[in-house]
Formats: sequence, C-alpha cells, structure tokens
Amino acid sequence: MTQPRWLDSQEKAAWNAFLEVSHRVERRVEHHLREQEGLSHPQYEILVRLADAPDWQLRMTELAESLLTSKSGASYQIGKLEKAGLVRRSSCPGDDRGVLAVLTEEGMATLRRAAPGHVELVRSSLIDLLSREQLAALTDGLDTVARGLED
Amino acid sequence: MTQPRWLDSQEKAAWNAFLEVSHRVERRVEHHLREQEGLSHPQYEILVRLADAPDWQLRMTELAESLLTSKSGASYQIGKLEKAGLVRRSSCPGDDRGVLAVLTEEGMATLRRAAPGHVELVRSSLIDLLSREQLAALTDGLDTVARGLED
DNA sequence: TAACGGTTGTTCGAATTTGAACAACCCGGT
DNA sequence: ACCGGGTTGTTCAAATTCGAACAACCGTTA
Repeated sequence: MTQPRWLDSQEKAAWNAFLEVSHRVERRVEHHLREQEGLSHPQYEILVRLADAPDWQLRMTELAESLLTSKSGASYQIGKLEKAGLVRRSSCPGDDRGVLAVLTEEGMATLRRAAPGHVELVRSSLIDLLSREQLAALTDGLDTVARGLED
Repeated sequence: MTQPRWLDSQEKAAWNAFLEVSHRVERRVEHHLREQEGLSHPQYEILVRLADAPDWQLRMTELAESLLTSKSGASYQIGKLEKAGLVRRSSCPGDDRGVLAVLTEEGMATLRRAAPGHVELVRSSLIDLLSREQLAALTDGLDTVARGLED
C-alpha cells in the first residue's frame, strides 16, 4: 500500500473551516426557523421548492432528489406538512404510482411570512460577512466542488 | 416593517452552492466512514480530537463544544465508543463533576486504520477538486465566516 | 396478453440528535 | 461552615433520518 497523501496545513485548514462553517450555519438556520415559524430547515426548503415549481407541485422523487435526502425522509416531512395544512398530496396524472406534493395557499402564506426573517439570517450567517470579491470567490469554489461531486 | 433585502442572483447562487456542497460532502463522508470502519462521522471526529489532545483525553464539555454538538449528543456517542472499546471514561482529577473521555490503544489503532481512506475521501470530495488558488480563496472566505459566527 | 426488470412511494425498525430536567458538584462571599 | 448561583454530565421523551423491504405500477419484449 502506498503512502497516503496527507493533508498539508493549508488543506487541513480548508477542511476544518468547511466543517465548522457547515455545522454552525446549519445550526443557526435550524434554530431560527424553528423559533420563527415552527418550521424545520428541511420543511422550509420543501416550501421553497414547491413555490418555485410549476403549479406549486412536484413529484415525491423529484423533491427528495432536490433536497438531497432519502425518499423516506421526504415522505416523512411531507406527512408533517400535510398535517399542518401547508401541503397536500395529489395523485399524479398519467402515472398511478406517482404522488404530487402540492403547496397550499396556507403553505405559500407561511413561506411568505417566514422568508424575510430567513433571508436576514442567511445574510447575517454568510452573505453579509463577506466582501463582494470574497463571496464571488467562495461561490466559484463551491460551484467547482458541486460539479465535481455530481453523480 | 421595512422591505427585506432580498438576495440577488449572485447571493442566491452562493447560498445554494453552500447548502448543496455541505449536504453532498457530509453525505459522502458519512457513507464512506460507515462502510470503511463502521464509524459515523461524529465518532471519527471524536477520535481525531482525542488523538490530538494531551494524554489523549478531553472533558466531555470540551469535546461537545469542539464538535459543535450538544452535551447529550457527545454523551451518547462516547457511550457507543466506550462499548466498542475505542474510548474509556475516566474521573477527572480535581473536579468530581467532570468526566474525561480517554482514547484507548484500540481507539488509536482504529483511527490510524481509518485515516488514510478518510483523507482520500476528503481529497476527492473537496481538496483535489480545486486549484491551489481556489482552495486558498475558499479557505479565506470560510475563515472569515467562521470568525463572524463566533459567539 | 403475459412476463420481465425497473420505478415509485410508503412503512418499518434502528440509530441518532436535541433540549429540558435533573442530581451532583464547584466556588466566592458572608 | 454555609448559602446561592453557576457548571457538569446523564437521562429522558420527542423528533428526525436512513436503508431495507414491500406492494403497486410502468413500459418493453416476447
């Protein structure tokens, strides 16, 4: 077995900073959304994706892939949102296996109510902490990584 | 109420890239470690922190803060690692409330076994996907954010 | 049309995380 | 010595996540 290519100090710093920021930001967002509207971050993301989708609806599988989560996880959260009246399930025309998650008016209203506070938190957690140049450079790096990780 | 400062397209791109990369990388690391040595990512991080600490030991609270997790979460994972023989609990000299988590020889051996594969995954998930300049810029941005988020 | 492999969404059990509650302990001021 | 506020680690219930298993359905092929 060949010698592993250990991380040098710069690479270690990059990895540690990445892990730290990921966790801290995720934690902040989670707490804030919970206190604000009683939503979890996954639930908020579901509302956003449905609001952006044509007719406010998406197939369960599309939703799960978009959220980078498991099918069962998506099913669980949609169940929660359905009980809360923010989303309803609908049969899928042309495919009896399919299920459409559809945003309700109440779901859209909740999203509109939560969005300003959420955006402010995103700003204070990431965007506004960086200069325009830093933000552009960060995005460039993250985009490159995202492309490299596509299956 | 004033108009919220919505994110422009560049800011939205930054936020989305950040979320996507966070999730994808975390998912990759989790799966890889699980298959490799049967460790979760939190467990691996515990072993790393203990291995770096003087006498291979840390107070439970120090550990929890270092991991950016809750005290109960740290307690749970230390319990798992203790059952697996990779860590042992020890009383804390000079403070009867305290508990020291101590890395065992077996724990260190497991870490040494897991480290090369983990480093390779970190490279293929982030480090090696970027040029030296991109990595430096990414680290700069993340460090700035980390400083801005410190409590 | 019957059969086949592939897809879709749900359900289940197991694992994990969190915050609150709690008991035990520490320490500075009285 | 003794409060009284703060700290420490564990336990608990609740929420969430995942993958495997499953039943139902799809489209293609024979």
